[in-house]
Amino acid sequence: MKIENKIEASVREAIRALYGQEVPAAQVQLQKTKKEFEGHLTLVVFPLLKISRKAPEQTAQEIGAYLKEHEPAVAAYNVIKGFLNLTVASACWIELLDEIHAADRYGLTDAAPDAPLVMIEYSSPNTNKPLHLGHVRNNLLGNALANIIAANGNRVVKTNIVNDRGIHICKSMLAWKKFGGGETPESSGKKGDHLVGDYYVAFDKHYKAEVAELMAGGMTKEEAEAASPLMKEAHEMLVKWEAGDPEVRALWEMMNSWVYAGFDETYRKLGVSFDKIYYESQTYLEGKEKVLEGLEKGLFYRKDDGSVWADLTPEGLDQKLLLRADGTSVYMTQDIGTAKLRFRDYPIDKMVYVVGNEQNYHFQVLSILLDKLGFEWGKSLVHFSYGMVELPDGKMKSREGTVVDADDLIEEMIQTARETSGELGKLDGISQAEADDIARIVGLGALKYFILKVDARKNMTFNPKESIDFNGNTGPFIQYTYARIRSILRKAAEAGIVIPDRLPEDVQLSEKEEGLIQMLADFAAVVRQAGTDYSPSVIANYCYDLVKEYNQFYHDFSILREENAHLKLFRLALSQNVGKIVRLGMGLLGIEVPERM
RNA sequence: GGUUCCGUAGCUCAGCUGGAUAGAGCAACGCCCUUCUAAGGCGUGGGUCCUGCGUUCGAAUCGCAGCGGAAUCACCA
Repeated sequence: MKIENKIEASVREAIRALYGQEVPAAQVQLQKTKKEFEGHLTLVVFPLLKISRKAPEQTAQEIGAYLKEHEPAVAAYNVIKGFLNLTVASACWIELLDEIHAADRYGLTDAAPDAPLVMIEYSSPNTNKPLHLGHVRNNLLGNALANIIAANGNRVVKTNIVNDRGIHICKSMLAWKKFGGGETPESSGKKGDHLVGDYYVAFDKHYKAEVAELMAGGMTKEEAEAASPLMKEAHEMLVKWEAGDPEVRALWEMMNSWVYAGFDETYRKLGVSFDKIYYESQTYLEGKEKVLEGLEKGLFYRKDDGSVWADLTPEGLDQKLLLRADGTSVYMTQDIGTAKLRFRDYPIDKMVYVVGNEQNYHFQVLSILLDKLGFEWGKSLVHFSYGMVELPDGKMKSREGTVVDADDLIEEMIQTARETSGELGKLDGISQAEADDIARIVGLGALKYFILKVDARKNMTFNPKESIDFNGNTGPFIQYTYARIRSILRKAAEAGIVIPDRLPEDVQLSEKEEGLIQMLADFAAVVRQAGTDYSPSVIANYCYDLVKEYNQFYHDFSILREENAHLKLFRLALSQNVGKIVRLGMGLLGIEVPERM
C-alpha cells in the first residue's frame, strides 16, 4: 500500500546494484519533498556517500537514473545538491486513492478481545466548586487520549476519581448550614455545583473576616487562623464525618448529589463520559493495608512517632510519608488504595493518569511505590502531564475571582457561534432546532480545538477578552470545510452522480491532488504517532493541514462543473475521503462536525 | 538551593526520531463573491528559532554550560 515502502526497497536495491553494498533501512531517508521543489518524495543521499564514495550530486544522479529505469513508480527525478527528488507516477496516486476509497476505517482498528487493557483516569474534580477552564483542558485531553488509545487497538476503561471528602467539602457544608437558609438548587434556580461553590466562597469570606477581627484584637495571623471558630467548626465537622455522624453524612450526601447533577450536565455538554467512577470516600482507607503489607516486607520503615515512610533516596528522591503518626492516610496512600481497587476490578495492563504537571513529583513517587508493591503496571504507568491554562496576567485564582468558569465559557462560545452564524446569514431558512445544534457544535468545536491543538505539555494562555477565534487555524474552519464537502456531495447526489466503489484510472491529476492523496494516506501513521506520543495535538494539526490543503484545492477546481466525467468522479471521491478522514480525526478529538453551517 | 518542564514573527501556536531558503493563524496593508457555502482564497510586510560552546558534511531539532519563566520539593488533596 505505502508508496514510500516500495520506493525505499527500490533504493536499497539500487545501492546494491550500483555499489554492491547492503544498507540498513534507517539510512534510507525518504521524506516528503518540500513544496518549492518538484517531486513527491526526496531521498537524502548524504548518509549514503560513504558507500558510494562519490560526490553527493553524482550519487543522487546515479540512484535517480537507476530508479527511473527499474522502478515503475518513479516517473521522473531531479537532483539539487544532495537531495534526490522523485516524482511518483500518476498511476500510483490513482491506485492509492482507490485503496483509500475502499478502506472505510483508514487503518484504524478495533480492539481484539485480548488486546491490552488501558485504564485512563481523568477529570478528578473536587466536589466543593464548579469546573473551570483548567478542568476543561483535563477533560478534553483525557477524552481525546482515550479515543486515540482505543483507535490504536487497545481496550480502554475511562475512569474518574472524585474527591468527595475532606476539609474543603466541610467548608461548603458548614457555610450552607450557617448562612444558607435552606437554599437548594430548586429553590434558587442555581446549578448544584455552582450553588455549593458559592458557599465555599462564602466560607472563605466569613473566615477571612474572623481572622481580620482577631488580628485587630492583637493576634498574629497564625494565631488568628488557628483560633478562628469557623475553621474549628469545619474541622469538627470533618471529624464527625469520619466518625459517620448521621446528620453530617446526610448533609454531605445531599450537597454532593447537587454537585454531581451539576457535573453531569457539564460533562454532557463537553461530550465526555466515564466507564467507572471511583469516590475517595470509598477508597481513602484502602491504601493503608497495602502500606502495612509493604512495611512487613521491609519496603518501608516506621519512625519512633509511629509514622510510616518510604525511603526513596536510592532512586534519587526523598523520604516520603505514607501514614501519619495517628495511622491516617495521606494523598499518596489514597492513590495506592485506589490503584488496589482498580486492579481488583480490572486486569489492567497499563494505567494512564491525566493530571496537571504540578503533580509530576507525586507520580514519579507513585510509580516507584506501586512497582515496589508489586503492581505490574506501576513502573510503566503514564503520567500524562499537561500544563496550566494561564490568563494574560498570570494564573487563574479563585480567590481573586479570575477563574474562567466552564459552564459560562461553554455558554458564551455557543452564543458567539449563534451570533456569528446569524450575521453571516447561515441560519436563514433552517429550523430553530437545527440552528441551535449548529451553534452548539461550532461553539464547542472552537473551544475544544483551541485547547487540543496546543501541545499538552505546555502552559497555554487564554485571553478572555479576545474570546476564541472562529477564523484561521480553528475548529470552525475545519468544520466549515467539512460542511462544504458535504454540501458538494449532496448536490452531486441530487444530480444523480454516483461515486463508484472502484475509481476510474484514466484521469490526469494535478500536483495538489497528488499531495492530498499523500496526506490522506498518512492518517493511520498520524493516529499511531498520537497514540505512542500521547499527543492529541498531532491529530489536531494534521486535520488543519489537510483541510487547508483541501481548501486551496477547492478554490482552484469547480468540481461539479468539471466536464471530464471521470475526473469529476475522482475529485468527488477525493473530497468524500477528505471529509471522512476529517470526521474521524475530529471524532478522535471529541469534536463534532456539522452537515451544514 | 535540588529536581522536572518550557523559551520559535508584535500576539497565539506548529515544526523537534538532525536535512534544502524556519511555517500557520491572528493583528496590519492590497486584491478576489453573476463561479459547488467568502467562517474562504491570493498577495505584501514581519525572525539573533533565549545566549554561548560542542558533536556533525549539515543543528530550531542532539550534548554541555549559562540566562529567563513555570511547577514541585507539606503529617493539603
